Amino acid sequence: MEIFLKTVAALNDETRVLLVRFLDENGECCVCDLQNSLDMIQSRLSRHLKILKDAGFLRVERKGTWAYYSIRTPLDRFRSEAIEEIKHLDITLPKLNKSSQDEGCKI
Amino acid sequence: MEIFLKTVAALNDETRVLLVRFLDENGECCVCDLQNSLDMIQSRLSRHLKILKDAGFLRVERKGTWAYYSIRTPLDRFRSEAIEEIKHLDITLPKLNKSSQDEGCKI
DNA sequence: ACTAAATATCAAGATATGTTGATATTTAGA
DNA sequence: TCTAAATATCAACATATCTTGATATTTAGT
Repeated sequence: MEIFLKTVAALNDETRVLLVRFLDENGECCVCDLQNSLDMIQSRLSRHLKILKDAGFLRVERKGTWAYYSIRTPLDRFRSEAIEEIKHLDITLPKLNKSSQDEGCKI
Repeated sequence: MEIFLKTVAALNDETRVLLVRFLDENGECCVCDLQNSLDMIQSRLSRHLKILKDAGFLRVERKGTWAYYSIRTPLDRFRSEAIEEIKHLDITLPKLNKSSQDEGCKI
């Protein structure tokens, strides 16, 4: 029950659904990429990314000072279905604004 | 997005997950059956049943003064998967205590 | 129309969750 | 080991959700 509720709670927030959708469409991003692209402050992103990670939806890979987040794979059935559902939501996503690799973070 | 969040929010509560599981295992129940079986007060049950109904998980049928709730069918894919997931949760369910039909509600 | 039973809704308080700005931690490089 | 950049965590406030007891609504029967 606990795990199920944690999984569901992670999906129960518009910001997090947007993050999942954005990462699914754009592949792994570091936090400052997400800051640049989604216009959210860093502490907010960090919080929501942690919740999604702890609920089993995301993985993190440290590369130097950067933390790259991406959709975890493989996912179990229910989480896969949830992502599939999110994929089909009618959301207008901002474009990926990737600055981390080439120029360094601008925030 | 709104509908998805409403669907997910409905699942994001232990009481409601228990209700879904209970109704799935026992079939349609009226509110006082649920009161008798689950030891919850009526206003609490009524609230959660409404949330589950509005989120598309339950249907209601009035029979006289009784309101019989049951899992709605057919369900769309995501809701079906959610119910399937709930079916497999390790929950100890109280037994159904059906008093509405034969003896009238005892609450 | 009146009453009683079942259910629904409301109001108030308690608890949880989200947002933000400030501070702490981590890592790479000088 | 000192600094700077990226990320994580914390504290305070605002908002949302849950619980309960009280009240309102609905329905059947008299």
